[in-house]
Amino acid sequence: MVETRRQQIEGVASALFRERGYAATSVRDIAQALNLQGGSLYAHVASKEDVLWSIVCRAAESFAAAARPILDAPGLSASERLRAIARAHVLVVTDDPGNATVFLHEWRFLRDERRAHIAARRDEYEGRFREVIADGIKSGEFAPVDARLAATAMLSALNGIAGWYRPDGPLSAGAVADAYADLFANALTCAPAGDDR
Amino acid sequence: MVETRRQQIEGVASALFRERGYAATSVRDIAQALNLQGGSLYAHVASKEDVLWSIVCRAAESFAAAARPILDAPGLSASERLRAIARAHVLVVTDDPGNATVFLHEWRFLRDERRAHIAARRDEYEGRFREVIADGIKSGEFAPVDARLAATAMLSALNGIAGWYRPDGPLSAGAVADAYADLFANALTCAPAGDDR
DNA sequence: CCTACCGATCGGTAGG
DNA sequence: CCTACCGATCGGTAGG
Repeated sequence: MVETRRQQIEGVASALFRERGYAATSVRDIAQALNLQGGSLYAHVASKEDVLWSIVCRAAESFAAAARPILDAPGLSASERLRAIARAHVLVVTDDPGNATVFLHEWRFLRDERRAHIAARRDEYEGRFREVIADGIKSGEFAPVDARLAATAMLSALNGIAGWYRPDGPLSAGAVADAYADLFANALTCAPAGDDR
Repeated sequence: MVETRRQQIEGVASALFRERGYAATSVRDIAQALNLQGGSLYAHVASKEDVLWSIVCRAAESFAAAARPILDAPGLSASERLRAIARAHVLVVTDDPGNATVFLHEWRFLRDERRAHIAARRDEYEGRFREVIADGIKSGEFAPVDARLAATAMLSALNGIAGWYRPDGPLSAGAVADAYADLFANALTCAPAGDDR
């Protein structure tokens, strides 16, 4: 595997941004991790924000790419689609929790246009989850919950995985994915407990 | 309402830490918001970290205080307890989303001992959620899910509320609390869809 | 990719 | 609570 300097920079930056946060990580921290002088980084990147931008874009694309085939697949029931999309999301998170964390928490340090662009992509992505839930409600497969709220709750839980998942931990990525998919499929499939009929 | 300078400082610091993050907020930013000179802040606080510490401690105590009576109350079923504790958590978050966000995301900028102390309190708090779920499974009221995973998922979702809730938004705090309580009570009360028996 | 440097800003302090 | 300052560090650049 040939890794370019640029890729190495993004890799260590991703790890450092996750640990300390973007603002608390200096370009010299990144350089030092690669046995470079601080200024030498600028032979490979235009700015510190540029590195963040690359990391965030790659993560955003990973999530979108994982969801696409599931959303495009015909003939799936709402709960099948929900479980599949939840599973796919979890697997992207567990595949690279570092990048996922940076994507989820550090994107707000991007400047105006870039930040707005990512915010829009996130809204769009969350909208897909909402539509899957709304479709399930319309078809009677899901209980009549607030689809927007349910999608937000679900994504918050799924994203939280990035904060604690460790590849060398006791739980496999697949086990976590299944557990979360079950949890939310159940939450939506059953009638609300407070429902009076 | 008489607000001391110290309280004013913590208030604006909480808002700034939420917006920009702790590391990206300077003591001069805080001072400027109060029409003070940068150095003047140190007549009231020992350090920037001290301000963060106060904010985080207050938030931690709010969550603990809200959960205590529910955990101590006798004669509640597991689902009643779960719904009540979820509701209480949501109401603390919505009562002051700024403080909650700082507590949830900026505590890691505390130094060793203080950070460890908060981490321990968080683990303990999460443990209470886990016990409520575990009790419900033991009594047969809840489906036999992984209690630890379910508690983590639930808290991630509840904490996520701090990221988007606005007091002047369309949803009341109580409505959000009920919706989330329903969602998780349902998720746990129904048998897992993937269960084979 | 290094050396040497730029202006700006950082958290914090002394003395009043 | 202000003025004036401290040493340290920041992101980034020039020239090689």
